[in-house]
Amino acid sequence: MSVSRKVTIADIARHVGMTNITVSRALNKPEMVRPATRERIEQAALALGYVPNAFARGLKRSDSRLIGVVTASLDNPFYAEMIKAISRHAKQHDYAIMLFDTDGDAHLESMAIDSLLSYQAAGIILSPVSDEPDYRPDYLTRLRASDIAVVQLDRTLYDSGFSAVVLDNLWAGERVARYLLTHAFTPERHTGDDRLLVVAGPEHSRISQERLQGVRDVLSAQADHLTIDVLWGDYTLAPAVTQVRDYLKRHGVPRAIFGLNQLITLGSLKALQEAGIAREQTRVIGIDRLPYLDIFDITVPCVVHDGYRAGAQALEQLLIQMRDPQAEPNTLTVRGELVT
Amino acid sequence: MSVSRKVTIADIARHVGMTNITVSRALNKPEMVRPATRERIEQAALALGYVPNAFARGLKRSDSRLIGVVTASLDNPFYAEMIKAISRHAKQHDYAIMLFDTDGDAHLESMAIDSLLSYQAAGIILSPVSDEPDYRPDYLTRLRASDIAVVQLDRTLYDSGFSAVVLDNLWAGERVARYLLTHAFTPERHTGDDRLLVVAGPEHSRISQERLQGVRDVLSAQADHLTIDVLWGDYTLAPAVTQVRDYLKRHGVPRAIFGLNQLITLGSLKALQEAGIAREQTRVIGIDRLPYLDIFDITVPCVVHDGYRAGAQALEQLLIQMRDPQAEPNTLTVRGELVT
DNA sequence: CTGTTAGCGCCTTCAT
DNA sequence: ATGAAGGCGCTAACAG
Repeated sequence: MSVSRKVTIADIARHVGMTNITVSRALNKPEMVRPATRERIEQAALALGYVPNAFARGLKRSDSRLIGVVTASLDNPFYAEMIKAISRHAKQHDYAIMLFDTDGDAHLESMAIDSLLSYQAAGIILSPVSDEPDYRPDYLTRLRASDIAVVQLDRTLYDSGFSAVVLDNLWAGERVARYLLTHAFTPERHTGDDRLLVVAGPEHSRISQERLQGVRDVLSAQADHLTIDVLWGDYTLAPAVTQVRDYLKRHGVPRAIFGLNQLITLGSLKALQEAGIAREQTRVIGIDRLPYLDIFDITVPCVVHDGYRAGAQALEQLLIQMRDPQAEPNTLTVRGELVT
Repeated sequence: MSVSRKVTIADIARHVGMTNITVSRALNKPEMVRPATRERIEQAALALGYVPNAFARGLKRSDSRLIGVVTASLDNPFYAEMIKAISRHAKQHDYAIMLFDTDGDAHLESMAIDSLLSYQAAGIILSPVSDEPDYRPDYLTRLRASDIAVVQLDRTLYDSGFSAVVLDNLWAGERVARYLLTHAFTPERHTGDDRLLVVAGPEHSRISQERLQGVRDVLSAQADHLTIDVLWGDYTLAPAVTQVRDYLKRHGVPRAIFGLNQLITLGSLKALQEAGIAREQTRVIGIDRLPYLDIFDITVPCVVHDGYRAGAQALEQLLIQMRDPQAEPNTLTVRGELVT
């Protein structure tokens, strides 16, 4: 019936007339204990409602079964997908997940890292609040000094030296640009005012810069009859709406709009809708899938990345680092595909 | 510069020529230590790169700063929203979140609970894999015997006795039915074959039963010229698609289709689209928001529940239970609203 | 305000 | 195959 008082291995030991250590062994290294006694001990453990104390174990042993996940936004479906993958694979290796949603707040991120250090996490999968080069969080020193394995996911810290799983942002930009060349900026449609509007994240965000660079690389050859306007913002919906709304008012409808992530693309579409501009009037293309639109016979071409795969790879890299702390840091790149 | 060896309060104590306990106090109860010494200790802690050991503290103290969240599906946006709320509010009270995505697997759920018991979680927010009355997980006894506070969220266990935050499912069903009476099953449209198709979750799911009951309660008065067909499934997309597809083939297009959650509704719409049935031919209505459709001028009426609020309330209930384990279990109901 | 003592629950020696 | 002793890092409880 088990009382509310905590049951320890000592209780079990008393119950079966053995000592603590035998109980401990029976529960953790069954092969070191005679089957008969093991049996009795297991019975007793069950009967008494024994629950091992993870703190006591963690204090004694060096290896923890905890993996930390630090992310800026649970509600971004792309991140949810990655976390799902991480969680599922971590479980398979008998790790529990400690999740921190930093809400884009650098201070919370720092506290999250400290918590994970406190909890002796075996590894951390980190997607920081910012990937701008001047973001140099103070926890980096502590993290490096510790023996915790770290893998960055999607967003990376400048010059951190940790492993990373990132997207092929340059390629994504290039791919979008090539699509636009054949579907929007074709020579025969040339009007003398061919503007591409790129709605981006923060100006110094590595990811935005790379995606934009990909676009520029491909379109630069057409620079004579094609200009690229860029709106800097963040990776959320609301600013994208207001910025694009404002742009449309000032400069009219561009030939094409490229949204650098899902929420930005949706925001751009929203601004177009509000302005009463039919989607045929301009070509909208984005990065990240806009889910379920096929059900309504709507297609917005986009470069889609496999978040599940990225998450799984991040965990895999983490396991490698955890197994061998000396292993060279590794950067994996996940390439997307254009879905039209 | 801090070495890789763990720094403990003893190291700090040696460094400043004090004893452990003074260091401990300086770091945890600053007011009990002379400002000057406190200052020196804090300096030393920083310099040495001290990181408190959560396990040692947890072992010694009885109170943990951990809250467990157990959910069946991270990728359901409604759950992501609730988890976001929980995470944000937990942080405010200085709790860390340990997240378990059970993937709908009862065994994983049981292991998740055991992990949380091991980690001495202060509380658990639980949304089990099933809310069918014959799901009686084995961990219930252990959970009750422990002193961990538990709040169920959305899905509840039959007769568990724990607090809960649930949706007003009966009301949602009623609301949908009333809408249909004025928009689909009006007397003037009566044709003699007025069928409502309800696409539900598992047959014995409490949530599905309640939502269906709400529909029946309102429509029973019209039973003479109105029949309700029910398709049982689970709460995911794929089965809904195949079931509705099959239904359409066998019985033709019903006057209205009611999807009992987001994915089911989307699945039903998908089946209609595949069958080439225009959305004007039947009235589709659902529970849970279909996000961003307004951007494309598509409206599917639905009863929307505030997941963020539900999550926040669940955490609030949990804090109450944690503060006073004797507090009466409480069931809060979150009512949605019809969005057309 | 600071120190001594002791112990949280478990597991790593080293015996037997 | 089992046991005895000790300690992981931290903090109550009681001194002083």
